[in-house]
Amino acid sequence: MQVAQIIVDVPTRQTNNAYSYSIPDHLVDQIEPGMRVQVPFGNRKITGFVVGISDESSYDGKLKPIASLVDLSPVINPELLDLASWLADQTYSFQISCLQTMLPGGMRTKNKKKLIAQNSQVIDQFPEIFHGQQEIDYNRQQYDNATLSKILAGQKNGDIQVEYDLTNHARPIMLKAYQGNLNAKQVDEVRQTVRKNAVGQLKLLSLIKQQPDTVFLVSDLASKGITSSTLKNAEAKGWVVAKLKRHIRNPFMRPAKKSQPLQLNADQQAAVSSIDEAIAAQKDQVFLLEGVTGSGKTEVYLQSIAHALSLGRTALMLVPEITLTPQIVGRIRSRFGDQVAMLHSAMSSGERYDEWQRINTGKAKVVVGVRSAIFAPLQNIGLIIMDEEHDSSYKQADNPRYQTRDVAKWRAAYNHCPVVLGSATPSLESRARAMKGVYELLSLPHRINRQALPHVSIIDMKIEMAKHHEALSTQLKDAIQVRLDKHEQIILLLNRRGYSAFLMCRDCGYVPRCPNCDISLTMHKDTHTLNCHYCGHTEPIPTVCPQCHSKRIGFYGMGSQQLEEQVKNLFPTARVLRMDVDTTRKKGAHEAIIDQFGAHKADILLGTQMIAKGLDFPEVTLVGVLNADSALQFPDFRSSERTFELLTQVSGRSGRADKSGEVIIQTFNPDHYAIRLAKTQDYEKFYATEMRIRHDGKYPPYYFTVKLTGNSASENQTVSEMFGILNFLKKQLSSNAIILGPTPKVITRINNQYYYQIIIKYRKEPNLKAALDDILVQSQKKQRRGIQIAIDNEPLDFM
DNA sequence: AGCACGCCGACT
DNA sequence: GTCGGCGTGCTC
Repeated sequence: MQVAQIIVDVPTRQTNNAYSYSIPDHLVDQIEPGMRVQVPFGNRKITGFVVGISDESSYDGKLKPIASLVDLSPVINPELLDLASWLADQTYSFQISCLQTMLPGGMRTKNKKKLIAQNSQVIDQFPEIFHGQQEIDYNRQQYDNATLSKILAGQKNGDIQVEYDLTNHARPIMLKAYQGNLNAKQVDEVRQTVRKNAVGQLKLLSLIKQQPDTVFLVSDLASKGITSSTLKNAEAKGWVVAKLKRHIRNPFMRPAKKSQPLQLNADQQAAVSSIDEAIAAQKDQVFLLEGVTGSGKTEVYLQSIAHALSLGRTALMLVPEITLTPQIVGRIRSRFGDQVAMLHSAMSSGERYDEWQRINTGKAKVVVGVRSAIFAPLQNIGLIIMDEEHDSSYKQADNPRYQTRDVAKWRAAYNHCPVVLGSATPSLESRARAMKGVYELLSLPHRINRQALPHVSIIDMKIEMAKHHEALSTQLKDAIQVRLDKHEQIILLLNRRGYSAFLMCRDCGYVPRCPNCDISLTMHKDTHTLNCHYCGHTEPIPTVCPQCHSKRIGFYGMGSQQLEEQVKNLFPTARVLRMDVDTTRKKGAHEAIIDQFGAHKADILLGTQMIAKGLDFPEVTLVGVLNADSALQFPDFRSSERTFELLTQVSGRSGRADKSGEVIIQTFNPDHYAIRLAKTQDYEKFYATEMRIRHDGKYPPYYFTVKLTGNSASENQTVSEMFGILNFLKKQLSSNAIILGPTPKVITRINNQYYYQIIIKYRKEPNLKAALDDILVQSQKKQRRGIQIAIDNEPLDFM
């Protein structure tokens, strides 16, 4: 008897292992690992992933049979199946969550499936399946086993395609089309009957004579001057037959112009050669490509990808969430054309689904995408690139809490291919590994056009604030005016953290706080409410202070909305664009703003982090950073690194073309090393300084870290539970391990749940893994009493 | 996640 | 005496 090992879709600790099911006779040899199936579990039917097939089961009890197939072919290939179980182990999460994250969002919704005939012969061949239709609902129950085999066979040889009926808009787009129904001789006969001035009809006839097998889209025909009425007529006369043609969405928005490889400078050439060598040698070497902004990293990527493709292999390129702009995608696509698939969260689930299909079927050879694209079902990968490798969007914030870099290395080892980590400001972890020789360091120290880096000046806001209480310093205001006069562009950056505006009573100091969370409410002018960013609580803006009844209650702090108003007041003639979470929420809005600014339809672009990265605006000659140090206030060991990265990156935004640039950084900590060294763009010195601090503080990369967070509705219970964990850990770990906490999180209460955390810092703790697994198993039992435990391996912050 | 099993309070 | 509260544990 054949037995399938199945991971069931029940995300709990106790069900986090494969269950055995017997394979019913009619499914023997049809079930493969990586397919999803419906299985009886307890007294209901749920979905599961087949992860293995064997002749025997280790389970003593009686096996239930698999009920039905969800997929007719695997949706998780063998590599990703292996990866999922490694990932679950690595991130202390459930196998099912890992498998699920590997599928494009739209496919996770299950149940309804459709069969689509790929050509008319198939429709005729299987009337019992298609009933003359091109597309029919697939419902397992309505077929006997013989029919099912036919479907499976058709699916294997490409006659039949399976589509998931996705609840959102992720369904295939079918466009109306026509195909000729006459042979050449018939066309010639028919042509005699048509009036000489029936241009449309004649055109149609010659088309179907020349390309009898082509299915013409109505829209294409229309552009050739063949109207829908002509087509209707032709259909009635039997010249053509109506068809539906699958339309693959094009998420690229604009067509790509073909481009050629650029001439490389010596440094780029050296980098490309090293990478090419590793690709050819099938070596899973990790390279750290370190290059200042404008040093031509992208061209190195492109030529390395080209090399992988020339060897018949595929390539995966990852970019941070915010950097995946049409600019960069356009550049890649112009080089590699339709071989490129893109995976981005701003795409609709339909677009992502289509792209995923193109990858899974091997049509796309190059994948460009954000974090989750690391799970793209590419085969025979020859190169993995992670651009801006230090970027924090590469770490997933919720389960499975993976670090993309680690997954990339895993896949590289599996595929025997190199990984290229690129950055102007590498993460300390990566740079330290490069120094130790674990990674190979490739450097691009020069800007392509040999252009000097912009002039950076630092404004001490303590002095400014003594003079006046405005967000813009005198120097920055003057500099803006100069650029406006010269008709040049300006970028103003507001550090995301701490940019929100809050309400405060000027008499008694009262600040409205969220009733469910431990933070002050932020004001939203558009809706005229006070909102909590954590739990979504909303309340009206009070006009008198609820505490002392004073009318002197007003706003403090600076949000991007407020900044926009101020800037508009100061420079009434300037055209200002704002880019932040509010203005980019709508699909395509992000691009629209970039396009507008790129076309110089605005003078000032202001916004948060998202304008700092990856954008190339040649006309920008001034970048102002309004609150460079707001990240420094945070009690986090990475805040200096974050600040340095951000400032270095925005500085690179200025003066990339022939005009020289200027950067003005406003700060309350002008002497902080992260700010001082960003001024001179001195990564080396920053690295040395920061490494010393990390060393002394026993932080990464000198120590490994794990963050354990516990939360429950009762503060007492959370604390006592966390102390229990602390004691357990103390017993399990060596005396070299440093265990911090339990401490309340910076925001202790969110949605009436109390959060406490324990940080473990260690160098070598062979027992740690088992201890943490044990804590999770234990916590599962305690969860019923309302406490939840989350483990974050190598967290990005300790907050 | 569901659902059954099982051991203690207020009801026909 | 019983109905049902939800704490606990299992699901191939």
